[in-house]
Amino acid sequence: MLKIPLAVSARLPLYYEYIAHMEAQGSKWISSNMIASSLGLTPSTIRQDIQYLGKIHSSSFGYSTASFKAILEEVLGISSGANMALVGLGSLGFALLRYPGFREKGFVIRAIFDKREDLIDTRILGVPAYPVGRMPEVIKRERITIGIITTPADVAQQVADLMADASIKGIWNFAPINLRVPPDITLENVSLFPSLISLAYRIKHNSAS
Amino acid sequence: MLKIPLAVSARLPLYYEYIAHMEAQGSKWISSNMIASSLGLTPSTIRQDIQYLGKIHSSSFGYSTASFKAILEEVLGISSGANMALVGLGSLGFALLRYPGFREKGFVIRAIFDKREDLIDTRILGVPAYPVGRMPEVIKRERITIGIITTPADVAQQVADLMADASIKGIWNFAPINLRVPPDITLENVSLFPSLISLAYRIKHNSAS
DNA sequence: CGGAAATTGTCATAAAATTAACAAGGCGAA
DNA sequence: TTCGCCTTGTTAATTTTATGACAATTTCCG
Repeated sequence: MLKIPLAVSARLPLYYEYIAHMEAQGSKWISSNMIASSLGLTPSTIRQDIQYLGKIHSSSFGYSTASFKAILEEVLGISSGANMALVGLGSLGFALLRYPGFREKGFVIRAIFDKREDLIDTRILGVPAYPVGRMPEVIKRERITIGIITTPADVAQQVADLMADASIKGIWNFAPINLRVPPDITLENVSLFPSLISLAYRIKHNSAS
Repeated sequence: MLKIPLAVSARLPLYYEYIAHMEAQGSKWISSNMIASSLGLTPSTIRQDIQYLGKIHSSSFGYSTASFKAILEEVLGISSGANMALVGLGSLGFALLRYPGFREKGFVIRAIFDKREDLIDTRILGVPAYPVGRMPEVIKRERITIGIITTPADVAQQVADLMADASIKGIWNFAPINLRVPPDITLENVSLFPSLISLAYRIKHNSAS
């Protein structure tokens, strides 16, 4: 099978979310037109992207919802889920901890790391908290592959270094800083401020369009 | 001045964040090489992008940090800031409310809307809370241009419709759903689950690269 | 001064991504 | 059946984006 281009792989998770939503509403069939109009793309783009996936059962109604969803779960690695560790239990970290959607899909936060002494050896929403120093040991024992960074920016790089030492596979970074990680670690940044700025910019230029 | 391509405008906020960070560390000059290596791009791309901005003061050290930052603030609309309204005070909404970075840059949350009765007419972190029904009135009075949606997915569309009625300019949507908004309203989605899925996918295929 | 090193600005090329176009096929109604 | 409508799958063309290359410029240092 051909290598999936970057732009395509960025859209696949959006398709998955849309399809999961439509399936929950009872839709048996989904057409490229439906996806396109919902996501603001062209039907052609969706059909083009689908060529990189395996064969999806289709009819004159469109694609089979179940088949499409199953293939995306397979390709995207959703079916296997992942164990995760959360570092930095501020309000954002707590919000992620409370978010039920991740656990439902098999992405489970198994450990919390924070520098606050009073949290150590307690459980927050059922998840045990550890001092940062125990990261390598716990990550190995709990088979954690994804580290979530919700610390302030000034310690995020140190946390990332610790995670690298603990042979984590991927880092989901919410700190507003460009982390430097070794090439065998995959980095995904969630950049809130740039996202807001992008909105402001597009508002400013919308009248022109 | 030429119209800025979409791909370029998506990078400008990242440049801004990087430059603001470097300025805080005292850097007077920033080269395209520095930005490129920090963001994982090529220097050529950065220089190409800069051609769409006004003239930036430069030397053989690179670009003047202050000049570069000022131009980006101008182009991106950061200098003017914005009044914002938060709808849905769950843990994510609370996290955004506590985040200090927005207010520092002039992006200020002026109102909270929530359906919980006990919040109405109180202030949370200094921000007044209103019932959802008062949205049009308050948005107009407070000159609010950006609405932040941190409600559950099943009411997000209704909230977006209310915002549209109140003539809001842009919506910053954190609910995991594809909102339908009129063309004069700019929509920016923050998709946490797709972001996590994208990370999982790239981890899965990293060994191949 | 003079030359090495690093930079920008710009153009030309290459690569990637998007869109358009259309044949082929399924479904349902008349 | 037969027609109209909607669909996918696929190829080709177009558009957009990224990269490479290099002259011109600035700075520093001996």
